[in-house]
Amino acid sequence: MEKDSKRTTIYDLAKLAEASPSAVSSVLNGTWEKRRISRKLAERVMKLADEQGYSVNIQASLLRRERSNIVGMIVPKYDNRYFGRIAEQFEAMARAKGYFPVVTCTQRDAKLEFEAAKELISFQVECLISVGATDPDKISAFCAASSVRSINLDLPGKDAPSVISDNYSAARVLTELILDRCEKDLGWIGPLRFVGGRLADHNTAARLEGFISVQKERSIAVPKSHIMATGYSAEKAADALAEFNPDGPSGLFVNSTISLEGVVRWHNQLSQGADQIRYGCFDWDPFGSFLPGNVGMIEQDVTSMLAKTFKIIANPPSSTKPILVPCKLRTFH
Amino acid sequence: MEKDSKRTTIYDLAKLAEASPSAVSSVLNGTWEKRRISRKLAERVMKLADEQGYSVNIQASLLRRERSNIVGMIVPKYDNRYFGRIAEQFEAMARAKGYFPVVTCTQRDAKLEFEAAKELISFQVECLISVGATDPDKISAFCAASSVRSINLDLPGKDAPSVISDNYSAARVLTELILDRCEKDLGWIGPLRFVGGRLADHNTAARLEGFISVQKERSIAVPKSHIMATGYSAEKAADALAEFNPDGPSGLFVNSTISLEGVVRWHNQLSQGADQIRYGCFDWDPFGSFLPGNVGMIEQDVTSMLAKTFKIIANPPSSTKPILVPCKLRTFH
DNA sequence: CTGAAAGCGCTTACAG
DNA sequence: CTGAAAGCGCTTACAG
Repeated sequence: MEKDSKRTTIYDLAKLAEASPSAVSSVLNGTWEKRRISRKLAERVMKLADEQGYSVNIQASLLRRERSNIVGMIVPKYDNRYFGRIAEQFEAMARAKGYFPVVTCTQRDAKLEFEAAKELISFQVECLISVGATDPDKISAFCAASSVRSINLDLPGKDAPSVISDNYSAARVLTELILDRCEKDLGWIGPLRFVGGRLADHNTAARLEGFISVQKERSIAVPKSHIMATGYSAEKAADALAEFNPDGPSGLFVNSTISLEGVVRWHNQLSQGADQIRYGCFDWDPFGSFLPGNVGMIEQDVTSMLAKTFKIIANPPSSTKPILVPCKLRTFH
Repeated sequence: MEKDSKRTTIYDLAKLAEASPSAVSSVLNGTWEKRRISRKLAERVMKLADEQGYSVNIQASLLRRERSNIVGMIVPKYDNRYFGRIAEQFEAMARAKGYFPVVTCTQRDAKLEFEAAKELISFQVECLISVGATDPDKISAFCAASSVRSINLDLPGKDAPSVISDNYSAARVLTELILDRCEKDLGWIGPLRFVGGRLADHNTAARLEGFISVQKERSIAVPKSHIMATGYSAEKAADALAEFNPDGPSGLFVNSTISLEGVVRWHNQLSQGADQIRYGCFDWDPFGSFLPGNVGMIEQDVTSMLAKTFKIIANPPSSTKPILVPCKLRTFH
């Protein structure tokens, strides 16, 4: 039934069907009715293709075609509920709209991000979505040079349309919740600590601004030492907290569930006082709610962010002013 | 500097560099030293490529080449720590070994799985890894017809090499832990309930076998009604538990963190008796440990599973007998 | 209703 | 040290 070592091509099929390669191609790519090819031939070809396990060579097909229909995405991680959801929903929505999604994961490594972007452009993506990229403008510039459209998601860039969460507002809401719960549960009014993220990135800056402004309004001064934005990794968050042995009430604003994993490790090895801590986390994880003392989490609205992204793909805006998407607060207990 | 609408090709570069397209191609794909092209020309070409934002057209390149170096993977979900880790580590390991990884996510939908497999074959993958596929043998058969190698990961198939966890042994260990803790904490000896998964799939069957056998050894009979393997989804797990209102001690073996999310919802709406429940979960999530009553989780050894997978890619085995990888038990409290 | 032919952008023997 | 030429597997105007 099958060829041994080489893949079946339209020429093989043409020979078997006693038709021309053109006709076979047309049957297989669905244009046969337009070309007025007889149903009989079409059915013969499709049956043969099935029997031979034929599948089109996308390489050859794309090379000849005008459009690739491929949309690419680079994402820092899959092993994270927020980014995992983005990648998963992106693929589903892309397929539903007739695009072919290709996603790749770049470990929050600037060099790998750029390499992956280049690779996706080599794959002839029509549009490249950079999610949480450390240097989105470098990627946008390269895309522009190859006349590939680019869009930033999660972290904004100056040189391409961006869709991001309203980090400032959500950080304010979360900060207020933590403060309120510290006061109510512990009779303590702050200042809170801020753990995780990178000061240099837009989201951390916006969240920090919300974090500080709410406390300022309540006349709480936040000392420099309380800002521990040492990076997006469990290790770094745990390290930043290592010397902190609370001897009284405290409250932590945790920037991302990635950092929360480090916070959890730190929390678990505390010999005492763990019940005097209140946490809030910017990012949602369905199991995060069970961390003792966790009073709420910010859930970014992935579905709506992606909907806006696809709107931009279909209909490029003239401005690159970031589109802000509201977040949801999830509270516990 | 850049072309407006069309992408730069080696012909554009050749014109600019006043060299032949062959020479440009050779410079760009790294074979120029072998071809004894002058360093001067090589440097001129590379500089131009840089200036023009050139990137090779992979489609054209692959069409001409003998090997694609692409390895494909289909995975049920990204938004899950186990599968997210598999996808993420697969990409990293593939890159490290000089392959080009393409991963796509198929929502545990048999039809989409097959479509995605076909798509990846169209992309000329050299090898396709089916992770947790519902019908791996159908995929293997199609791969074979296209002379593409296939490997099953997580769930085994008959027609291709498979790398899976030692589900039976790990389920025994987890069952023993839950039973021990029920007895110690609650003075209660079972029988336990089994929630989540699909009776038809190999992993659920193996885990259930371990679950039953341990209890049998302790002379505990498990009633049919205690086996609630209604699928891999939070909703289905929550639904299966809906009519269960424990009025005394109970213990649950939760099959997958996906099901655990449904268990958590159910747990949260219990009006009473929640502290009389002990849980164990087959699958690891760093935040799962905080579910009250969760006594332990099974962590599948993703790194070692993937290492074995890449060994198979490099060196195809003659037998398709599944390779079992031991799991780790993580205990809490 | 159908086929011959050109060409997508590369790579690589082959021939200097 | 370098170029002309063939060809990878398709698609699509063009010409019957």
